[in-house]
Amino acid sequence: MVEAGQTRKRKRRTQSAPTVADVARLAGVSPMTVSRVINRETAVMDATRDKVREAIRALDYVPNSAARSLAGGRQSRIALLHSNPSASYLSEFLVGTLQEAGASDAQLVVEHCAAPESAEALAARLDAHRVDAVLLPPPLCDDPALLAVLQARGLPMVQIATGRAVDFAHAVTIDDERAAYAMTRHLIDRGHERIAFITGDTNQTVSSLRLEGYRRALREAGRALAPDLVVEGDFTYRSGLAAAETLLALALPPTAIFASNDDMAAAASAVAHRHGLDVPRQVTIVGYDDTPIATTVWPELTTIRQPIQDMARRGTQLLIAAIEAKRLGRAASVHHECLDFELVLRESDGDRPHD
Amino acid sequence: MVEAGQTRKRKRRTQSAPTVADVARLAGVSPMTVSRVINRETAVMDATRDKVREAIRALDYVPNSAARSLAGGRQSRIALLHSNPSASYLSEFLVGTLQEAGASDAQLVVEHCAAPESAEALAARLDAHRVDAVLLPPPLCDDPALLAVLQARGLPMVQIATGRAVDFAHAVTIDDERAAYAMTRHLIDRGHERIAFITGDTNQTVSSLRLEGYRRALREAGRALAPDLVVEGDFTYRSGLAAAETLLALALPPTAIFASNDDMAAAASAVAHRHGLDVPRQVTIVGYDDTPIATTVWPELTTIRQPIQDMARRGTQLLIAAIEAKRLGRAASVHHECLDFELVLRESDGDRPHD
DNA sequence: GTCCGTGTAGTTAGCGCTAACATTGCCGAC
DNA sequence: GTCGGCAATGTTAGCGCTAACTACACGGAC
Repeated sequence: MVEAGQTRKRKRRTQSAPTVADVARLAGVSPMTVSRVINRETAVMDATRDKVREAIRALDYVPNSAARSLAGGRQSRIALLHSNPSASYLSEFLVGTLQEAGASDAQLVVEHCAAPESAEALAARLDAHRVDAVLLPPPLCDDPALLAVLQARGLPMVQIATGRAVDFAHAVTIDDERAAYAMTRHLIDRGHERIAFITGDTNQTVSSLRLEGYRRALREAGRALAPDLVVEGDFTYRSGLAAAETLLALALPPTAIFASNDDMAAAASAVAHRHGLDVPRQVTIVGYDDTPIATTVWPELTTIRQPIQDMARRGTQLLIAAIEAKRLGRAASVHHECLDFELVLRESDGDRPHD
Repeated sequence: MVEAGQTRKRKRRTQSAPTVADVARLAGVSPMTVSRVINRETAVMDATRDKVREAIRALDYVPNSAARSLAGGRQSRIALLHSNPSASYLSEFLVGTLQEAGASDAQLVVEHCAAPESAEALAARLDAHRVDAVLLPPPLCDDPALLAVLQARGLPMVQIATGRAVDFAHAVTIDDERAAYAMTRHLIDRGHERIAFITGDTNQTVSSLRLEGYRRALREAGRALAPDLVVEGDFTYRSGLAAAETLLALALPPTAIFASNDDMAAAASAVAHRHGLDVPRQVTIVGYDDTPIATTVWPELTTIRQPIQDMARRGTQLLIAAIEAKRLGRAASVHHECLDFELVLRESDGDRPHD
């Protein structure tokens, strides 16, 4: 049997999706030009660029990301460190991060940080994974030991939703003080006189910002700050239960309760019902964060929505840019960004009841 | 000018992490042998393997995943399709999937399925992303149109926690009937006579399985099935509120309420409190799923834990295997696996109250 | 001994892309 | 003109790894 002559060996390449070479052939240019078009480089004539774009569309070409990161010498691995048990926060966060990471074909590694672990041990785990940068959602974003260790390793990092942005890390936040101010202002505008506040865990930096926003709104409205209307909570449902009991047992109970998160607001709502009070007809209850529990309980909670996905996306972008800058030896300038919150009006707030 | 001979050009390679070549040099073998050790191939002598392992450890070598998937011609992209608004489910799921995908350097794309979108439109989106296989958490895993379209495209897929596994898809489930049976059995063992059941959304396949488990337990215990003790819900908090009101308004109210998910159990708990009933002293309330709300509300709910992360991990494994099999032209056998659930005892269940 | 089979290793040639350099053509400056 | 400079494109050589082949040693069958 004689060989067919042609296809003597041609190794591998059985599957075949279109490659740059295919596109180049169809467009009548070199593969390099195709690459330039894909990477939006400038030195390509408009006519050429259009031809290539056309060919890409015709072949339904999608670049091979493995080849890109191999050839380009850039493959970034971003770690998402979390200790936060709030699953809803995490999933929003993950979705945002994955979108952005997918677009820049960066790899994401999710690492859970148990409390007792030393920051050094954690950093060692990151090294083992060859991590290039780190995403820090709350409350980890405020852990000084962790921040220090990461800084010492020269890893770019971004604090998400921190109340205390450090100067060596990127940060993407919302303005918690202003958000709490806006919510309190909203309650004032609905006619409420006695507005109570349930604080968050005093160890988290955002807690004091939220309290401060509440205070400023009252101050600016010329209201007295009744100390008995500010009760300490720690972000748990249970603490919300206790705080609401305290508030509703007052001789002159509040007509509105602003809880520093939705879990505590949900608890307050449960306590109000237990006291035979209708929400919002007899007492207004509002929360913060817009976690799933806000729409689970009835009545659904009026609350502050943080753009978690957007924050995650933006944080990831910053990290990818930082990795690139570092690779090029450029000094990375640190960005602190503040995104907009949203006041979400649902069913749990109403006008001040007529006495 | 004569060339210096040696370092004439040597392009690129500035960064340098250790490569197979470095390991090979140190171990005194060829790069191919190193590759064999990494990929656990058999044709390597133990002595050689140990040398290579030693060198890997010494250099702290980590294979370059981009190069691996490029050279190996295998790069899998797995889509996670979700319509489920339950963020907590999603985040557990994502963490499990990411772990497994990271280990096999598969890429994960998360696609949200809005309800009105046609299955075809969705499949087109998958094509655009060059997706190789699809993960289907509930309730999408039971969408016949979607399943059909994916099957037509020949995409491997896995139904997670479905109540109705189809024969052309992999499936990873828990035994909902048996779990509901176990929970009901537990309530019987605590002495309860009048055990109520709040059903889930009747459109989801798991709902009837859970009801069936409840029924079987009562039957086997020789109890009558009181029809007034089974109330329809639809998995929402609000439906749980209504169902619990109905149940507690009965002339002979139940001493235990088994809700088909935690949201409804939390609602039932709120209603019980509103009725001045202590949980669990006067009425026992148990849920299902072990979502975060189970540990948020007080008292914390006794519930059934599904191993969501494990299911996601296993499902991902099955898909990666299926993609590999397909690539090799082997017919993929379909796997249906059933993982263990766990009965999580917390604070919301107690013995039958003494009349 | 020759032969073949088998188990262990090494060689070669890409996977699909892009960095770095090379080339071409065109324009204005001298 | 011719030369430098620039802008648009092409060429070459890998990125780090592994598929597919080759090479060789050993060992038993004939």
